[in-house]
Amino acid sequence: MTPAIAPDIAVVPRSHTAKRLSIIDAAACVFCREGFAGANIDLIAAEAGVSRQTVYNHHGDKENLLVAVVREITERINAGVFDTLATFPDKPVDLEADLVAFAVRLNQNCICNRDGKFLRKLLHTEGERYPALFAGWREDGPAKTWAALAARFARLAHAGWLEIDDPDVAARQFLALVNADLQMAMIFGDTVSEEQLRTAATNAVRCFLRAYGKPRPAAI
Amino acid sequence: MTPAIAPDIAVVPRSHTAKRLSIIDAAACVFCREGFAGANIDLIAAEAGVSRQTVYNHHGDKENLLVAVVREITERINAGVFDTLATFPDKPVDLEADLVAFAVRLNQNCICNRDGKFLRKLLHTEGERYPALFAGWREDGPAKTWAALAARFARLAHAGWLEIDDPDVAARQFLALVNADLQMAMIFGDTVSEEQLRTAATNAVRCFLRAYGKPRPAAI
DNA sequence: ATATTTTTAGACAGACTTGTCCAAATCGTC
DNA sequence: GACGATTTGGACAAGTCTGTCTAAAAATAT
Repeated sequence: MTPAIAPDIAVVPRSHTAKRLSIIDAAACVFCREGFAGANIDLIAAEAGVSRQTVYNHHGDKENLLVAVVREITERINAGVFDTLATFPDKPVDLEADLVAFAVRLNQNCICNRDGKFLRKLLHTEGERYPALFAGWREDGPAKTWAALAARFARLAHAGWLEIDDPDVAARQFLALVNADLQMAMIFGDTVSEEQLRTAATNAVRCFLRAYGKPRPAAI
Repeated sequence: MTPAIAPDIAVVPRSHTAKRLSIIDAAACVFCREGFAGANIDLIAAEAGVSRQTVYNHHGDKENLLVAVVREITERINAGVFDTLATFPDKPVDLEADLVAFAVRLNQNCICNRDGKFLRKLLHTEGERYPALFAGWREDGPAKTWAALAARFARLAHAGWLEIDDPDVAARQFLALVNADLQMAMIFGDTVSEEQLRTAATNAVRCFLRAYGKPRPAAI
């Protein structure tokens, strides 16, 4: 009879790639908590449930590990943004309600989630020192996000739902408004309740529609 | 005849308090560049033009130095915000132009300047780890700023310039809009041109007034 | 000019990290 | 079950950093 194993310290055997992921996740967490200089490889290894040597085997170097972390996080974020953008209400029924729901999804899947927090923190702590690290993201991330969102708004305007001069500006403003009420909570890592998320999105969309909504939706 | 001294390495004798300030400024700079863990006391001393021992004489401890830095910066920022808030266009002539000018001042004096950058960086790098450090600022800073700005907007609304349901929400949205176009530049420490500042402010105010401006200014 | 305080430069111990090396243990595969 | 690859734990050198201590130099006040 095999001895029982305490479930929370259970040594689950994991594959090579699973360990790679686990290391990157732990590293992201520790880098964000302690900053690059303050991050301790022993701690990362422990948090990943792996020996220190394994960390070095996989990524070779602390700086290299940071590169891997940034690559992984930005890829995940880009994917999340892409997926969420695909749920934009192109053919809205109730424009306000649909945009609110979209804004909530945006916050949940791209900004308030684990990866969003990581990227934000890494950007602020290392963005200025290692601009090259984020150069790729800067081109593939915000620029394309803004353009994509601007295109959606432009289409809504063309369909008579909105009245917009500059869709690019409107897109950036939409995103800024959506985050207006959450900034403080996110800086201090407070957990944001579903309720707060909805209120923030509602406030944002109401303001956005007051500014850019047509007085009456276009008649079909 | 006293020998000439190269002006940029000139050893300017400075008072006790001047050195205290110089140390805090250098520490703020280094803490922001390198993060708390990565900051090197020797480097801070060198950047302050002071021996390392003097740093220890004044502030005793690295952590203590961080506390002093945060206190100094938050005090300066609060003062700057207060001063700028006092220039709010309470009796506007051209509401759009006046609000744009106010937004530009806000960005220049509170957000894009040296102290604004320092506070932002310190908040993001150490805010989650030392929440107590910023607890005081959190109460005296954003909360009061929002309330004060909200009161101004409420007065403008009462005077017939604006149509606002919730002045607090509107105040936060105004600030969010004002920063919408500058976020990326600030993260990467890019210098923001006067031009960019004006455009950002103009975009923000136009959107804000589309949302909350009265169709026609109140007749006198 | 003298006495007191502050500042400086350098040495120093103690602690901590990174990255390497290695032999034993473990895992996955045939 | 046997083989090769991966992982582990621990030891290790080299370097960095903090914070203290000292005696000499400089600045300030009297």
